[in-house]
Amino acid sequence: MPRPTLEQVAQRAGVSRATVSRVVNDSPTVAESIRTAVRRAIDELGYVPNQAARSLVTQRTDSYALILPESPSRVFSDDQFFPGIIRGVSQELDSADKQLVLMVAGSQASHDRIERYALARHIDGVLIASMHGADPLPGTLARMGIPVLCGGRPLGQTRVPYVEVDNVNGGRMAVRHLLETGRTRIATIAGPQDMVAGIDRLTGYREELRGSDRRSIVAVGDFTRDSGAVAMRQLLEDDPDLDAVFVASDLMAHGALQALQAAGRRVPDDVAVIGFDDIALARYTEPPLSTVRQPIVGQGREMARQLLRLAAGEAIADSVILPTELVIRGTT
Amino acid sequence: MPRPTLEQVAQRAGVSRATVSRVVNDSPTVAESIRTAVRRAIDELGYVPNQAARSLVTQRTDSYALILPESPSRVFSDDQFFPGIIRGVSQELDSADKQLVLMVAGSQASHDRIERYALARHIDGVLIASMHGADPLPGTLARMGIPVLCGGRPLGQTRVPYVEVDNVNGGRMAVRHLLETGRTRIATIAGPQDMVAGIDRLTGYREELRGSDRRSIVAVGDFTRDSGAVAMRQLLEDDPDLDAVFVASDLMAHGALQALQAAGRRVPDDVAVIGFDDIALARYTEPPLSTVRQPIVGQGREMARQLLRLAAGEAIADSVILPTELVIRGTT
DNA sequence: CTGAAAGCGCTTACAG
DNA sequence: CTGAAAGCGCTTACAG
Repeated sequence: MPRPTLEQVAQRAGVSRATVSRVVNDSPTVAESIRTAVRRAIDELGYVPNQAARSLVTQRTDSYALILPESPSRVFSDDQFFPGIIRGVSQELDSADKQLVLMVAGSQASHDRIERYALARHIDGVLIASMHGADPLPGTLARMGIPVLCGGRPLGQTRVPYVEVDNVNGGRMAVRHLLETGRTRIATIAGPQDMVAGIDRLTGYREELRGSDRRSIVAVGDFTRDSGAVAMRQLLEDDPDLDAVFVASDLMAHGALQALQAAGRRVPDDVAVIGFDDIALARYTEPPLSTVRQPIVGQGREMARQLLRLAAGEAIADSVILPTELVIRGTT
Repeated sequence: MPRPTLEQVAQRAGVSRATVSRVVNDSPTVAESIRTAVRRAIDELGYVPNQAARSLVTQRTDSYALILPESPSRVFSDDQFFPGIIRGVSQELDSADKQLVLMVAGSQASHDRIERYALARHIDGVLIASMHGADPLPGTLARMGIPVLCGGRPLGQTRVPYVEVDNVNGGRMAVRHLLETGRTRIATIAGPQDMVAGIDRLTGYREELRGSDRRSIVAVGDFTRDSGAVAMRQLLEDDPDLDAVFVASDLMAHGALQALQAAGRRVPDDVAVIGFDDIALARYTEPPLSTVRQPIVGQGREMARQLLRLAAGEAIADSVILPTELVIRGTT
């Protein structure tokens, strides 16, 4: 049973294909009576436009890519950052009736494949989040005239609009709270230093500490739980008397928490812990994790909103910064 | 800068469009020298085929849908089942150079929209997982001639091929182990009874218990952590002396674990717990969770493999059942 | 407000 | 082995 075409709808309604096309695309210049007749024919036949044929002439595909330059095992792990971003993006795209194309690019090969795909104009616009280093991709695509928007400030001199979360202030709030509650040896487990979230949260830690007379004690992880545990053990070795740690992600904080307890430290009595993210897990650690909440789903939504505006030819802000918020639970 | 077309490649290589098309599609009937010349022209121009134009004539899109009839907040939550399936499916599709279209259909409206989308032949085949009740969707699509494959045995009389995990035996193994280690009052927290995974795991529990002289003690959750905690409290009220519980998902088991501890029960001394899934979290609960491992990513991969065969016109098995495995950790 | 016609960029019998 | 030509199903100036 082949699907009905515009042609068949036109015949049934007794009009031309052009008129059916106008009705389908909500053109205002169609007489009401004809519009009704065409609508009925569409319903009776169960007509749905062929997207390929439409794309061929409009040069648009009505689909947008979300590129995550990470390995699939990372994106589809228990790190709640990725599903949060995906969810926010797909919410906005759905309600604009646009298709989301998710591209996970762990290797250089897949990275290249995605660039070719985008350049081939299979998509109307591109969102890139979780970038590492000074990724040339956003700049390359933007220069070819493809609407591009980044999740997180791009490193390097790329000038592409972005939606960011206030990482620096998040770090500052966490450290300030630790200082105010009398902690004196405040360490940090930073995120990867090739990612802006890793860099900026460490900056916030450093800036806030600089105002006090405390020295900084730093270890670096890669946002995974295991790396948090490893870093925590290292910090305890570096300074067995530390009494607080600001951890740049909740998953790393979970690892750190377990490393602390394995080392016989009581939390929060001996050591206070503050994470970053406020994923669901934070409410279920033992004790529940104090953390800096960032609006992950909200960032995804805002990214999609801005990109849709950009693709529609509207002027948008160079950057949107979403606020972070300190959430106090049981580890401080 | 408009993208180059077949026409331009043909001109540059001094051949017809048909010949370029043959080279692009690896037709064997092209002279080697011409093939080389065309390849060079393609490289020089950076030619990439226009997928819309190609689809229009081939009537294929080279993309496949994965339909998850769940709300987005469920799919993109910390339930590791969904990312696992997505990851497996996208691995196989990627390596076959097919595009994955992810469709999350929480509401009836989105469910209908997806049906229309599929019927409009925007995709070459459909995968459906996490079905509730006797969903008519697989049958409807299959009857229209669209290749369909289900993740999990479809309920009702739908006859569509599926890839399933051995839920019944998983439940049996868990209960058998509890019996063998001397537990006498073995309860279960079942999954939702409109889903085959919920039904079959409960069946396994019942079947294994039937062989003993123990009676069954049942509560039902919906696979979320909170529902596990609620069900556990209810079970403790029903039978304060229970000494073991088989929980139909790890996330529910996590909730149950916390409810048990909040009620002053020691695990595993007072009460043994076995979950189902073996998600990453299982290694990080306190104590680490004994569980029935199901190959989630493997199920996704197998689903995609079977669907690709089906879409290629090959004959495939009515069903593939993947084995489950008992993993003993600290809660038994 | 409506229709005839051109054209989007490909693939694929059909000849040769 | 290669090319001329038809056609996939739409949209959109252009006339009227």
